[in-house]
Amino acid sequence: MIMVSDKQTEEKIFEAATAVFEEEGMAGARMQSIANRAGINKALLHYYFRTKDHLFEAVFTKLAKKMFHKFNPIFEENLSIEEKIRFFFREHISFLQQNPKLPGFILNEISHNPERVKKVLKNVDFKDLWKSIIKHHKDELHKYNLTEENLPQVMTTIASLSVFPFAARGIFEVAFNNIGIDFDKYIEARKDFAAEFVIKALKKTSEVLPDK
Amino acid sequence: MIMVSDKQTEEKIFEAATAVFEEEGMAGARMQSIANRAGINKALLHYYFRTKDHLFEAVFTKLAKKMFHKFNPIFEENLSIEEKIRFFFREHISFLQQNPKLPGFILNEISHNPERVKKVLKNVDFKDLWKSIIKHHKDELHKYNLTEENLPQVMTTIASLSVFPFAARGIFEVAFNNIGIDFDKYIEARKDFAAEFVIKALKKTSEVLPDK
DNA sequence: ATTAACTTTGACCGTTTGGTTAATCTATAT
DNA sequence: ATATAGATTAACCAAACGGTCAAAGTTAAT
Repeated sequence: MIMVSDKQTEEKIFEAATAVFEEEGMAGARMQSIANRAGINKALLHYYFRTKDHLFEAVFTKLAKKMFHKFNPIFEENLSIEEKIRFFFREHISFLQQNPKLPGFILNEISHNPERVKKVLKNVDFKDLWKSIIKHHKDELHKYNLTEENLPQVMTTIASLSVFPFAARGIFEVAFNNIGIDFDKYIEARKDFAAEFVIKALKKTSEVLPDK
Repeated sequence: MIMVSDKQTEEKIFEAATAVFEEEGMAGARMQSIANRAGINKALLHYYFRTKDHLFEAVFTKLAKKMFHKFNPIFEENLSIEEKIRFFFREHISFLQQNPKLPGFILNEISHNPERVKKVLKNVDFKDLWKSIIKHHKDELHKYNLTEENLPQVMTTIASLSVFPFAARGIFEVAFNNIGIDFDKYIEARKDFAAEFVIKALKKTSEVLPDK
């Protein structure tokens, strides 16, 4: 029994593949580019991951889970609605700052092959998830325009505000550059802006001013 | 052999190319697929559009303009702020309903080649555009949390709410399917929801209840 | 009917691509 | 030292790809 073999090699390949797939997409990525980036022979790719599809599948699954898991705090953290909203935008946008190409990659690959997302989300029971969030905040729910009915709209709105700027970065940067705004500073400011924007939109008018 | 096609060949090619590029992206699209879809020989593609890049450039430029032009009403229409917001979401989401693959295509191609967007937006002076919108609504501006400073945040927020659901359609559909929501109905409801959501978030607290 | 210009095609070309193969290297266990 | 098993490589392959070309088809003016 030997097996002292560089466990590093497989990791090096995986990292190189992640970078190239994120940059070029599945269709645009070249096995030779991945090999070059990993500093190894192309045949070694097929030794560890039999085909391009296998390699892509491994990378996509890992990145998709990484992405989706970052939404869990919405359901799990034990905070009030407003605390939770502030916490989410702060943490989620910080996460995307460190993985700026992730949204574009995931969105693009899913739009080219919608079946992929089912594999990753097959175990998630949204019905339970969304009912539990209503139940969990039952006591403070009367203060907000938040019901089981409009929850899909609200949740997708929150996701949009966090994720879209990274998916549309190329466009935003051109528009911002024109008026002297730095994208990174815009993103930094967005953590607070998005949180307060959503809270303000959700709060019932009669609750905004206690002395109604 | 009689070709009774009322459509000109170049148009047929362009339409086929649009469909294939939207579906597969530049890297994933095949000239043979476009030829097949147009019902012509592959060599004829190169007769009308010399290379794949030429053909793609033509398609991308047209679609990008189509997409960006739909934001013009924000700056041009002579409406109050609230009317404008409602008008925009109604019209823009309706437009995306008829071109659901447009956002994903544009975002993806720009992220793979950010230079492309500059060609389309080179003539747009955002500085002028954004200052003019402030000036245009100067009289009603005191009622809203809307300044020259947070305008980038507000504008990108509005764009996010309209565009993102289409870019993330694959994900949303899986999540919705789980709880018995139809994507098309969700989109239809979004026109009003997004408008009211933004208006509520922007309106100053002291203006929500006139009898402060 | 012939010409001339434009359109369309099948066959072909050179390159790139994902993938394979047989040989070589490396490191241990005996 | 040598056998053994995994790790790595250079060279190679067939298919797919974007692109070309010469020939054939089409059309309308002379």
